Amino acid sequence: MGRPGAPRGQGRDRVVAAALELFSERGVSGTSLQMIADSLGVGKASVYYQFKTKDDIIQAVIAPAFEQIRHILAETEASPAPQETLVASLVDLVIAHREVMAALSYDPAVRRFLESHEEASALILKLGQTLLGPAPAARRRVATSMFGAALSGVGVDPNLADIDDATLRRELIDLGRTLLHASAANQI
Amino acid sequence: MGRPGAPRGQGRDRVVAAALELFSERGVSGTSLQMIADSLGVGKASVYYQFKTKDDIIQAVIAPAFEQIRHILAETEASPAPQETLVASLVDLVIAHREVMAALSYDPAVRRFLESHEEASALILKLGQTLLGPAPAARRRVATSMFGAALSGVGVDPNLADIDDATLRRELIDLGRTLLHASAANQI
DNA sequence: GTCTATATCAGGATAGAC
DNA sequence: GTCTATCCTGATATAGAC
Repeated sequence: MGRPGAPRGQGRDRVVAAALELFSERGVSGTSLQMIADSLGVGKASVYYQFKTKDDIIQAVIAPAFEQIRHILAETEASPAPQETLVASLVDLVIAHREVMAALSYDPAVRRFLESHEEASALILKLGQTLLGPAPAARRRVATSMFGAALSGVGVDPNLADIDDATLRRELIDLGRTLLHASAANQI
Repeated sequence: MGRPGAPRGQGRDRVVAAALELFSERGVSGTSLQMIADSLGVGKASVYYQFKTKDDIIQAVIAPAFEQIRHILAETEASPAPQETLVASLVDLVIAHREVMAALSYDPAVRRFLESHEEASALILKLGQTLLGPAPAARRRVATSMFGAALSGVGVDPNLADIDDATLRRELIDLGRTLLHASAANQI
């Protein structure tokens, strides 16, 4: 079966899609390879044919988001007003990967995974530092932390599921800027 | 050993304290009863002597926070300006139970636990509705969700560990009110 | 590529000795 | 109250047939 050649990553993509859905419902630790296999209607061993370990699946699930983070950072560093544009870029990131954020932001398994992958941790650290700016006061640090948590949180919140992406994006950017401006050293 | 009588809940308290620390480091699902036992220097069965199931331990860990939530709700309902005082009360809650919040807010195991305990879910639902007010617009709903996520998030954030409780409390209340006022229908 | 079967291990939970 | 020993279940992962 399956014509020879052109076996592009269909199998892998199906696994990633199924994993993402289950992760967002039950968390990473709460999702077994058996569940992923069941939701695809295949056996466990077939999943292992596509990915050697569960960590490899996690990596594949979060890869697109991190690709976008890399892009955002490059873009931000070239911007004359980094913090202003970064707020909007981060909101776009959350909107684009709403499910992934909800599923992964606070999962302990993912945190361990990130800690063992230095480049990913470095990316996130850089994001935070850019948002904070140099020598931030306590108020600024609290506001930045609140904004970060809020970004992840709105994805998790099922109460907001009925709000469309455009509206959510607009309000998030606006409220996020309100929050950060209220803590800026050089605010107007 | 151990003199007869006066065996007050010392054993249980030690288990709860150890569990809280491990939960906050590794998440609930990532913490086994073996780990709790090891950190106490006892065997697994000794932990089971104090608590019949792991769920019972979870319940004991979050019980103080929920006790305070009940108190806050009663207080809020008697207040002439519920939303104003609720913001401060919730911040106090987070400050008082900083570790528990960090450990439990987003853990899938805890979410399942809450879903199976209706009164706990009802409490949290009531909190949200009070903060939202009647017939909230999308902006208000997003702001409220952001505030809720931010409350949990600042507990999780290790970057804020060095900020003392009083400062954190002040900034959280102030920034929280900024956020909510920016989305109030009847704002000044 | 998918299956069945299995090895290996860890988790929650219980029984019974001390 | 704590221990050792054990049961049962489910998880990751592998081997080898089809």
